[in-house]
Amino acid sequence: MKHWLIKSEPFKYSWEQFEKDKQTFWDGVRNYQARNNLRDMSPGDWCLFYHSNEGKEVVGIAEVVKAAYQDPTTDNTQWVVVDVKPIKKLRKKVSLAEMKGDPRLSDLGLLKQPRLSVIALTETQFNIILEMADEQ
DNA sequence: GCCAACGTTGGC
DNA sequence: GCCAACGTTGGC
Repeated sequence: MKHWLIKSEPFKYSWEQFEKDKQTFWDGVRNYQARNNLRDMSPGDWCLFYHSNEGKEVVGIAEVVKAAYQDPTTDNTQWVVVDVKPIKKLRKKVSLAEMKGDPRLSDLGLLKQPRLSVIALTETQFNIILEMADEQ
């Protein structure tokens, strides 16, 4: 099983909306590297849900329910989406500052490539963030 | 609202 | 195929 971090701007698509929807397709990815990451996702993979811009914190955990398929919002066949559903809201949100401040997370893709919207995490990084969220 | 970082585009 | 120009993103 792989681990990911997916970013969304809260005013565009927030965790609250995600919980209301129960499930959504993750669209709007228009970056090749992020697209490749989407294609690497498999059902059962876990994703951290990160609010960029406003909040700048990890707010919840999502699970991939359907592997990448053609983005229904465009005719351009090069873009894909995945289906994800919320697993749970974190007991404690983990802010960008906290992650930056932890030396164990110095290799975090989020910190190295802040503009990438779909980022691969190692299991270790994933677990560290869960720990910071009071989930372990 | 500004600015730095980075990806993409297009001219050569 | 290189590189300058431009647009977008996201942290501050």
